[in-house]
Amino acid sequence: MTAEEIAAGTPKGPRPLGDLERLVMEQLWSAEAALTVREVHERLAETRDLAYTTVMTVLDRLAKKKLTERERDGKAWRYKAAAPREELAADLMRDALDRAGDRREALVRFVGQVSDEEAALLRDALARLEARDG
Amino acid sequence: MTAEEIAAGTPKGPRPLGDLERLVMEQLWSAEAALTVREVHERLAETRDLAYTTVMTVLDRLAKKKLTERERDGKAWRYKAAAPREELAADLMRDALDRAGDRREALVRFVGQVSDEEAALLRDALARLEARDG
DNA sequence: GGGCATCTACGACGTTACGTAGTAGATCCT
DNA sequence: AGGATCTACTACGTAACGTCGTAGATGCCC
Repeated sequence: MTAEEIAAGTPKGPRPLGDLERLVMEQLWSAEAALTVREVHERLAETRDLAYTTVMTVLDRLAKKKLTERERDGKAWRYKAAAPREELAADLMRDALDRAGDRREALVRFVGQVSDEEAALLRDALARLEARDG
Repeated sequence: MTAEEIAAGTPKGPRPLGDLERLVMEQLWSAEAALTVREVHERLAETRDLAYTTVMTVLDRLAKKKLTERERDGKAWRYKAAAPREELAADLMRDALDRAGDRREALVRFVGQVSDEEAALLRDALARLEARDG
């Protein structure tokens, strides 16, 4: 735990993204390179009518939450996702597991909920892990 | 999807519990039988100084969110958890996985994050699933 | 059966997160 | 220099949550 987390009491895990935050992150995740506010705004304009500054605010908040990183490009900032979408998902899964009481029971219930295909993917992932880490 | 969910747009998955909500749920989960507001209040009083009505409000909100169920006992209500703690955790994990882009990638990252022991528990759970469902 | 204790229903207020946007001032390019 | 563009900051509405009070219903005891 960091000092801030201790001071704040119970360290809160990652929270799920808001709806707009998710839309913005999806643009960053699907982009090749880092995007400016304008570029994200343009891409979102296909489906949503948002003010330029709205997109800017969201990007800014995401940066404060360490979900995006930004670098200067002239007077503008370029934003990119700090982590792949799948990493975020894995973080949320881990966090949920950490809050479960009995991990064995939680994992049993989890695998009972996933589809056959997902179960197969899980087996693959575990097999790969074993091959790599021993 | 229910009609409400369709009307609301993107159906939101289960949200993580708030701090006090979690404390209250933990009392219910660790109790043998359904508890009254007073009983929950008394148990929480060991560590936190809360108004009786605060506990009541939280229990009530949890019931509205279908996280607890209640039955009459004289003029009072008795509350019990609607699902085991581990089921809640599994739901959150499922929800996180649903929001991941590439499930394979998300699961690979997830198993890469868990401890060796948790990975072993996962293998067990999958083996049991295979034995049961074919 | 009247009164006290207890319980619920409902409302209320502060805080924080998020969606949404405007204004003001800095910056860059022509 | 001046317009276009970008950022920083502020702001407002809504919803969730932590927190509690008041008012009225209900049950129990003497």
